[in-house]
Amino acid sequence: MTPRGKQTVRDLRRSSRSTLLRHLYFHGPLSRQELGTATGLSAGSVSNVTGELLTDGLIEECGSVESDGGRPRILLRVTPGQAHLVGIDIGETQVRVTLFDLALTELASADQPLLAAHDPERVVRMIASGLDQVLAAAGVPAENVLGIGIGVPGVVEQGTGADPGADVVVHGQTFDWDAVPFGRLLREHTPLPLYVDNGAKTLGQAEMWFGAGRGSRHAVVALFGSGVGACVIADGARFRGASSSAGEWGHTKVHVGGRPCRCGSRGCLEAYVGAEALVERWDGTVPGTSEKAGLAALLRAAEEGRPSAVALLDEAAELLGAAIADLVNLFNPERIVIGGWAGLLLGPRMLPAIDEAATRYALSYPRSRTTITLSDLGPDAVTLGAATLPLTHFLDSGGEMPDHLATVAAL
Amino acid sequence: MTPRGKQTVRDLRRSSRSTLLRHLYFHGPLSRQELGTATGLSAGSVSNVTGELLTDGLIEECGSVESDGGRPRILLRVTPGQAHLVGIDIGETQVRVTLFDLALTELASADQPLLAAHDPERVVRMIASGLDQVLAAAGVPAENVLGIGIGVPGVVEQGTGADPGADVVVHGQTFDWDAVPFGRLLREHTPLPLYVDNGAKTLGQAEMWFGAGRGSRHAVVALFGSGVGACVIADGARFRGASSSAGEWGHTKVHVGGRPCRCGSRGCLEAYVGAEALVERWDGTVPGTSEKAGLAALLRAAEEGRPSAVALLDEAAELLGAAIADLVNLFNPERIVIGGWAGLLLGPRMLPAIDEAATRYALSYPRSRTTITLSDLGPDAVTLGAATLPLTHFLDSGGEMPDHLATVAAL
DNA sequence: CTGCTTACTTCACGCCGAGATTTAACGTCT
DNA sequence: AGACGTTAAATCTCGGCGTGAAGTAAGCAG
Repeated sequence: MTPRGKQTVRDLRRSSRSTLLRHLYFHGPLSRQELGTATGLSAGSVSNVTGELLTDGLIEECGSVESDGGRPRILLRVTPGQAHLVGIDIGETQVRVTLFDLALTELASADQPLLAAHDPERVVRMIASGLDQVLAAAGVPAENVLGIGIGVPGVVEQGTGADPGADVVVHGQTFDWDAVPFGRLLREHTPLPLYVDNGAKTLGQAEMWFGAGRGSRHAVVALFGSGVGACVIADGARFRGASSSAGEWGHTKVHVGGRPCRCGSRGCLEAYVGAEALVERWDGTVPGTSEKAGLAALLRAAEEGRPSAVALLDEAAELLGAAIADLVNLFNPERIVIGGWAGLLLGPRMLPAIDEAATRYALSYPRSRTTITLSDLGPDAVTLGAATLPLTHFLDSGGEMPDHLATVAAL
Repeated sequence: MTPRGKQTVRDLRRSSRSTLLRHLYFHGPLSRQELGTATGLSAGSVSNVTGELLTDGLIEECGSVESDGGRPRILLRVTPGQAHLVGIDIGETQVRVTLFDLALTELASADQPLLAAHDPERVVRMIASGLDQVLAAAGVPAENVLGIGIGVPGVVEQGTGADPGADVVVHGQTFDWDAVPFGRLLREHTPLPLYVDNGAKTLGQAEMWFGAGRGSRHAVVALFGSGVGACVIADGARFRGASSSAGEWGHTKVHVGGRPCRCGSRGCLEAYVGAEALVERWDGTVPGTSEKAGLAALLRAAEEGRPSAVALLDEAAELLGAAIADLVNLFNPERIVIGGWAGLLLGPRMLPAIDEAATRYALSYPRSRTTITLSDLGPDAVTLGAATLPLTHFLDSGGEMPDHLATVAAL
């Protein structure tokens, strides 16, 4: 029931390269010595493989440390400027393109406003021009880019062929995108490898790599914005399900048959605690108009003690706690991280109540093994998380440089 | 973020053995020729590895097929009697021990009634005596048993050491088992490898191997009995979460703050649609007394058109549909299988309503990629599913025979 | 009996990681 | 200053792996 593909002896080398590269990436500069004990590879193999990685230019020596009495250890690290990554956030109001080096240091960024029209062709052209801008600004040639990670709204249907990124199809309700062949449109503008996922999921990735999820192998990043979403991490990798749409937490039912939701159903979590819903219930604002200001006003009112605002937030905390309890029962994570812009805003006030409600609603065994924390990442994290998509591929493959010419030829 | 362990060249061989063994196991007798094309291994490697498996006695030749004009193909299959498996179901009312051969054909079975007392020591003694009975009845020596799979009620905390089965701790509310060192107790009676999991999960395994879940890589088996549980299969393997308790679906909230549940919380699915809850709501029966008869009576009443019974079942179908919609949204499976004794009883009547409600409550994209079906396995499937636990280990390891003496020495 | 087709086996090859051995690069002691 | 001890890294040998080519086995048709 768990078939593993056949492996040849070459895969062993790739696995070793990947292990060393990944270890160097995450655990800073290390000597060959330390790498050996940390990864379990013999000293000989470490020497051999690191030598290969050095001649490939993927890693470099950076100083040395004395080792009481003996030959000093030479430290190795991943060469930050050897390759670059692009992360793109297609948000509700803008398209943001950011260029990173391998260490995920931001090199250049380009924002373009996205007003009413969400025409796919237009978005793709904005991506292409943003790409040109950041590459020119940083003076990085396109061949040096490992790949482009993109966070889009809606459900992303992953491709399966030789160039999976180009087969991506996006179904986005908020943009009125119905089966948009997003990968194919993009492929007309760039030969670079494409990695597309839902924006909430890329934000979750950033949270796992650099935020509050760091260090856990099983976690759920709950994203609390206009709507509500989640990114489930199981055993260190994003849980996708059969067609990559797993983790649609916002439409979990908290009151079956209750409040109507924009998804067409009733009683969804999002219809009660999404920022859009909260603001509408607070002051009757029409959906879509300045939610952030409205939510801030709600929070101020609650902090001033206005009973209706306090009651609304208390109810939201209760429901969020119950819905988080469902996540705890179903996914049994080590950690739950609450993020998203609304989460950042309301989290400090609501966390104690959410935590307490989750304890009341969840089963005690899994609840006792989970901690609920707030995100500690800014909103720019979507591009960062998007950039981790090609980076993950790079590390998994043991530092394989994509052959852009072949990609172009494969069109 | 997805570290893979180091691999040596020996692991390659194990992987090849596992691939071939597994393919032979699931796809019946095959020639070396067909094995090669199916697994991707070269003809030379297939010959080499099958030769090894043949001398180990794990596989055997069984006839041949003409191949137009040329040398006939020799068919290979896993030797059914080469090793044996034990599956144990610790149910509410009895302990059932069944001995299987490698092909999971039932060889012998022993039932022992479990009345009021669920004392762990007593249960373990019943297992030991049942084990002796089935081995004696079938004339199989204990050294020939690959391992013992056990389905227990409650949350199972898996061990991590060299003998993980012996470190298993069980938290079972229905049996009043609080952190029972079940593995350690069992280890005092038998040196055989132990594999313990929740009974609902082993039932789910059986459903995936031989039931309605066959052939899908992502599925959720929803079990509908006195309580409600689920077994989540992700990418062909059971989804465990951080501490093996993932899939506790019964305590998902369908009405936050609603009906009190036996878990101490409120609004749980189980408090509305569990057989215990249904029967209680139907005729006020005290929990625990003859639920099966009560549920059958409820079904008869509904089929006779009694409005209160019809309304109760309709409401249950609506809630089940909504809760299944949550599963669809969160796990994005290819298939959802409804099983369990109450599911078998009520399923034929309720499935259309459940299916329709799930469509109303779930997001259309994942819903359109999921089918909801009824289980087609009998209640004896728990022991069968339990036996797949050691079998899975056997196939994964490439047909490694456990060294029982070493296990004994490790005490 | 010869030739043909197909299934399987054997073997040389390149590559792998482990582990032992050798070389390199320091500090220190005489 | 030079020999020595110590530790890090590089090199080398070895058994093992899967591949792919060459060789062998086993049937059938003429």
